[in-house]
Amino acid sequence: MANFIVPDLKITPRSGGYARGQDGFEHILRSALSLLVNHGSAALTLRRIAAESGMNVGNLNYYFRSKDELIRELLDAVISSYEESFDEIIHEPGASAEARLENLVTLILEDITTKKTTRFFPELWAMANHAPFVHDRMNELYERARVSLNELIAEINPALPGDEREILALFISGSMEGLTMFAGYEKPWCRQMPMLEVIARRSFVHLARTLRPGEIKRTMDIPAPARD
Amino acid sequence: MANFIVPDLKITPRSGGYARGQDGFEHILRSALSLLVNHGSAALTLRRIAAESGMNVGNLNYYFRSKDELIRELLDAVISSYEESFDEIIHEPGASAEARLENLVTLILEDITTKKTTRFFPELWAMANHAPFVHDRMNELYERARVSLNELIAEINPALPGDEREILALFISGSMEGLTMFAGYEKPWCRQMPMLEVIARRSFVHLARTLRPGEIKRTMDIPAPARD
DNA sequence: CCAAAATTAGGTCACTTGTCCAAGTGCGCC
DNA sequence: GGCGCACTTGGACAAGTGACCTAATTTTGG
Repeated sequence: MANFIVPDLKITPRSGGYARGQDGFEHILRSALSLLVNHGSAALTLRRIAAESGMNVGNLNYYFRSKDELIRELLDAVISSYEESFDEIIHEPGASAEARLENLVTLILEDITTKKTTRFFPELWAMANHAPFVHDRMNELYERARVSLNELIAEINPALPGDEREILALFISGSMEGLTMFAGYEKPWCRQMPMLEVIARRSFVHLARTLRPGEIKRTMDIPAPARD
Repeated sequence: MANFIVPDLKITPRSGGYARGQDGFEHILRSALSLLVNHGSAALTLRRIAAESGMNVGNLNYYFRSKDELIRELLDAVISSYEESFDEIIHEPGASAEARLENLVTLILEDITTKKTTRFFPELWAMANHAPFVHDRMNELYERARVSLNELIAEINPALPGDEREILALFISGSMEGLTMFAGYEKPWCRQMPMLEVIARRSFVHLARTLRPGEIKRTMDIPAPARD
C-alpha cells in the first residue's frame, strides 16, 4: 500500500497576472495554513499571516479584498486538495471490493495521523458551526468522500438499497473522523492507530457484508418495549 | 429509555461568600457557555460575556483574575457535568451487558444531537490542539467515558485482555464522537441519527462479542502481501 | 445594625484588529 | 530600452481587546 499524501493546497490558477503574483497568492495561503495548523484560528490575523509570509500587511489586501475572502480561499484550497485525492483513490485498481474498502479505510486513517489533518479538521468543524459557507463547503467535501464508500458498499452488498448504503457510508466516514482527536498527530493514542485500523477495517467490512436490506428501519421500528 | 439530559454546568460550590455570589459566578459561566455555543470561541470576549450576563465588565474581574481563568472554569464546569452524567449511567441497572451497552450508545448518540453538545465539542477539540490544559482536561473526560465501555466489554467478552478492551472502547467512543459533525444539531443528517444508532449498536455489540483475544495484533502482524 | 460581599460606573492603559490609501518599486512585454 | 501594469511598501485609521484601577453603592447574612 503506497503512502498516500494529500497535498496541502490545490489552487486553481488565476487568469492574468504574472507568475510572481501566482506565487505570492499561493505563498500567502500556505503561510495562513501553517498558522492555522500550528497556532489555531486565533492566530489567523492579517499581521501574523503577513509576517509568516515575509510580506507587508497591505500586500495581503492586494491579493484579497478582505480577511474573509482570504479565509474562504484558504479553506477552499485545502478542501479541494482532499477532494482531488479522494477522486484519485476511487479509480485505483484493486482486488476485491472488500480489499479496496480496507485500503480506503487504511488510507484515510493514516492521513488522520498527519499533523495537517489532525489540526486542520477540528478547526474546520468548529468554524462550520458558525459560518454557513464553511458548513456548506465542508459538507461538499464529505459528500464527495462518501461516494467512494458508497460504490464499494454497493459492490460488496448489491442487495442493499441506496438510502441504506448512504447511511452506512455516513456511519463509516463519521466513525473514522472521530478518531482524529484520540489517535491523530501527537494524540495520546497515536501509537495505537494501527490497531484501530484493524478494528475499523474488520468492523466496516463486516457491516457492509452482513447488513440486510431493510434491517435498519426494521430494527428502528421497535420503539419502547416489545409488543405482545 | 429515559431521556437523559446532561446539565450545562457542574460547579463545585466556593467556600465562603454569599449565595448571590454563587449565583453570579454561575450566571457568568452560563452566559459564556451560551456565547461559545451560539457564536463560537471568537465571541468569548470579556465585554460580550458581561453584556450577555447583564453585568459590568469590572465585575467579571471581581470573580475571575483573568480571562484565561474564566475559560478554564468554564471548560471545567461543562466537562465535569458530563463526567458526572457518565458516572450515573454506569450504575444504572439493566438487563444483560449487551443491552446496557446498547443503552449507553443510545444515550451518548442522543446527547450528540443536542445543540450544546454539537456546538461545544468541536470548539473543545480545536482548543485542545493548541492549549495543553484543554488537551489534558479533555482526555480526562474521555478516559472517564471509556471506563463504562470498558467494563461492559469485559462483561460481554471476558476472554478479551485489558489492553485490547481499551482499544475497542477507544474505537467505539471515537466512532460516536465523529458523528457529531454530520448528525448533530441542525446538521444535514440529524434526522437520520436514529438509523445511525441502529448501525452503531449493532456494530459495537458485534465487535465486543466476536473479537478474539490477540486477534488485533495478529491481524496487524501481516505486513504487505502474505508470506508463502 | 453592620461588616463583608457583591455590583456599578467610569476611566485609562498599551496593544491588536481589519480596512484603506497614496506613493513607490520592479518585472514582463512590446 | 523603456513603458505600464503588476506588485509592494509603510503608515494611518477607528474600533475593539484584556487588564487594571478607584470610588461609590447596593445587597447579604449573622
